Amino acid sequence: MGAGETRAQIVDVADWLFYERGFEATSFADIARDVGLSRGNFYYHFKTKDEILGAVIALRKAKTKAMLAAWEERAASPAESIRSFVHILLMNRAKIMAHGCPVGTLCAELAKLDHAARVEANGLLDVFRAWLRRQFERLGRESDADTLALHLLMRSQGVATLATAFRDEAFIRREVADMEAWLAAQIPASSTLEAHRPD
Amino acid sequence: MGAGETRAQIVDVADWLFYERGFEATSFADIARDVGLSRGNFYYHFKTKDEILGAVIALRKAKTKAMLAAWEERAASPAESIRSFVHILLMNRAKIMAHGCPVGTLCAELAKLDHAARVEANGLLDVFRAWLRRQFERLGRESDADTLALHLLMRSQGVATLATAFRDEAFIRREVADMEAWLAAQIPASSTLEAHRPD
DNA sequence: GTCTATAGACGGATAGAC
DNA sequence: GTCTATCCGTCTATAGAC
Repeated sequence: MGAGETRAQIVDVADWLFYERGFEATSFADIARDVGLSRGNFYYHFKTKDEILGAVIALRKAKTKAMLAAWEERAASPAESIRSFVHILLMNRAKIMAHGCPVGTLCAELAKLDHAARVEANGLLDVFRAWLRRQFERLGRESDADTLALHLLMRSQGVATLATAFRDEAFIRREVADMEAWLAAQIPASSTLEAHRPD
Repeated sequence: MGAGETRAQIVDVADWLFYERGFEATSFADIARDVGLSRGNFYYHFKTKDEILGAVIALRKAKTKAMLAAWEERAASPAESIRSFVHILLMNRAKIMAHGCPVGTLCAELAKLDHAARVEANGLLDVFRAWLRRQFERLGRESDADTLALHLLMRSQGVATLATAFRDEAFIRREVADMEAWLAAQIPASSTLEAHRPD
């Protein structure tokens, strides 16, 4: 097996374990075991745990950007794009109820640890923020697009946190519906037709 | 110094360290050092780390209940009680931007670790939930008081998470104002006078 | 024979528990 | 203070490919 493949496999496993148990609680040995590698071999690919963390964040960032781009392309309107974002809460509800939001929980943990990669992890949130801002701009809310983006991000983080604690699926559905109603109220009257007009 | 005092001191220090760095990242030695105790002495008071965690959660629960009771007593109306809750985000903004919400981050961490004390920590959230539900009931929203309570809890958790990541005080102020506007819209027309009527 | 990917032993440090 | 386990990280050795 090529080194690139092994490396990718390590990052994949680490990505999952960092999400499932957290960064600090995941040891080198845990990752190596799940990949099926000896610890010695492990250090051939990654010298430090922080290096893996960097690779995991980069992977998540790339995946997120691809996902958001696909949503934007598929959606018939910016409002529908945003609705795709809101619906992650439903699509991933099982994982979220078990381990929270992968982005939010990582940012929170690294903030507490005062870890150097804190900034990089926040960059992940920025990817969502910038994308949402763009959707609101296309919706005709140029003046407060960033505020609306942060508000929606805030809600999704809040729902994820409570969903993990209470494991209440009805709560998630209710809040998702509420976010959709909120979103509908944000669409300017003048841009209702714009939804069907190509950019 | 009595054993009770020392014990209380240990719990106080652990409370802070668990908040500042997280439960897992805090070691026995960290707590002992900050209290000014040898590790041998330490085991006289607490046998395991989980035992300290239990005491910390119990302490937080007691403090929270006292705080909420004081708010309720001081407030001229249930709406004002709820406003006190919303304002924790402003009062504690510096700590929140540094370490997040003490309750939310603990619940998230224990959920990831699949820790036995997870249930106890969630009980802390339940204290807020039950108190908020009661305020909404007094406000005349008996039928959906719990839904409203969860919604407000959700928002405060979301704001705390993003505040930690972005360290943006203007964002906090904006969202607090938004929560106040939301709260005002929840007051039934029939109960506007009730605000000044004693129970 | 050299390069690559692997394995496994070894080190100091520190964890929680007694 | 001591015990054991486990942490991260470094070390050397080895197997096969080219």
